Amino acid sequence: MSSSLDEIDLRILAEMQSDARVSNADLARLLKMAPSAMLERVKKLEQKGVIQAYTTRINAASLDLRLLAFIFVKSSEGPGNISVSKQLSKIPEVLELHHIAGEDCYLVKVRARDPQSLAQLMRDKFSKINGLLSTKTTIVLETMKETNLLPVPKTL
Amino acid sequence: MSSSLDEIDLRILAEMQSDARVSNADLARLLKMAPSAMLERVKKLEQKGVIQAYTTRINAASLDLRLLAFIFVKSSEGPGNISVSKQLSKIPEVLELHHIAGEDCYLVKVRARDPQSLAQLMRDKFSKINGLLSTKTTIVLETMKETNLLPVPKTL
DNA sequence: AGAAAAAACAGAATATTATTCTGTTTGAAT
DNA sequence: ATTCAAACAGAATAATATTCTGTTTTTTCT
Repeated sequence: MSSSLDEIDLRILAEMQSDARVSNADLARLLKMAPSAMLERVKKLEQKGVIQAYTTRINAASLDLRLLAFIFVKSSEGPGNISVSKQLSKIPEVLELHHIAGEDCYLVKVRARDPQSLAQLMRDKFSKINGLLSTKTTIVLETMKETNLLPVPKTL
Repeated sequence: MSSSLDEIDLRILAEMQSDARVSNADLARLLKMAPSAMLERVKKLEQKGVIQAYTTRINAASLDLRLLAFIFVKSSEGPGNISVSKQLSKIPEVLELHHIAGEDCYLVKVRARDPQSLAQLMRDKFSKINGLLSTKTTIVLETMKETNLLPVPKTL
């Protein structure tokens, strides 16, 4: 069960990654296949979990989320204990949560309206989490690049 | 020109954010509008730049990108000089590039196949960048949450 | 290698949708 | 109140999604 992707799959992924709303018919024309065959492939990519979701990227400023920050969180948890991370991941403003190497530490990506909102978020939510020892916040001044578009190779 | 979003817009955004491939007809039914009216709104949201892109989230492991890292990059650039960041942002493996407060420092999010690939990437690309002083790499052991879904309020 | 099984595909049919157009309603500003 | 513009609904048609059937290709197992 190599479940590996052939070149056609990779071209499909490359195309859909940058335009999730491309029509099945257009995709089929692009790769010179029948729409039915194309649909089969796409469905299979979804089933296999290669395609995880179709999402719309929204301008954060238009939702009044102008502050981006990365927060290093230290927890008192031993290995295997994931209570802190479970609670952190439930917070909607927490967009990313990574367990990082080095210390007993998480790296958290957060969006909020402004510095005040972030402070409030940390007072209201972060501080309430048991086992959370300390935080170190890094404010983003300017984002030069922000994408989730993975580099798709021609072959694997 | 407030260009502000009403409740219908927000519901559209909330829906499309988590399912970019929802049909215009379904959206119209959901919000009890005519498809033509729905289409007008969506087009307008695209024009205004509220909707920035429709993307497909792909399982990174299936593209053999199993390593995620955050790299703090120090540059010798004075304010206003953006040569280092311009070169960094061109690297496909660099998914995010933020100018952060504190030091003359960027925070870079990178995906690569494995530690070796990352080392190679840094040798081949990062080291070649003039004005790049030093890097401090943080390896992600495990990602608990990774989304670009913004919290959409009921009103603004 | 050769047969059997499975997967991938094409073509056609139909249900659904996207898109455009026209005219109406709504809302805001004068 | 009147005018203007934006938002909307309804209908028409062009395009698409989806399903089905049968064929080709690929894989698997002996």
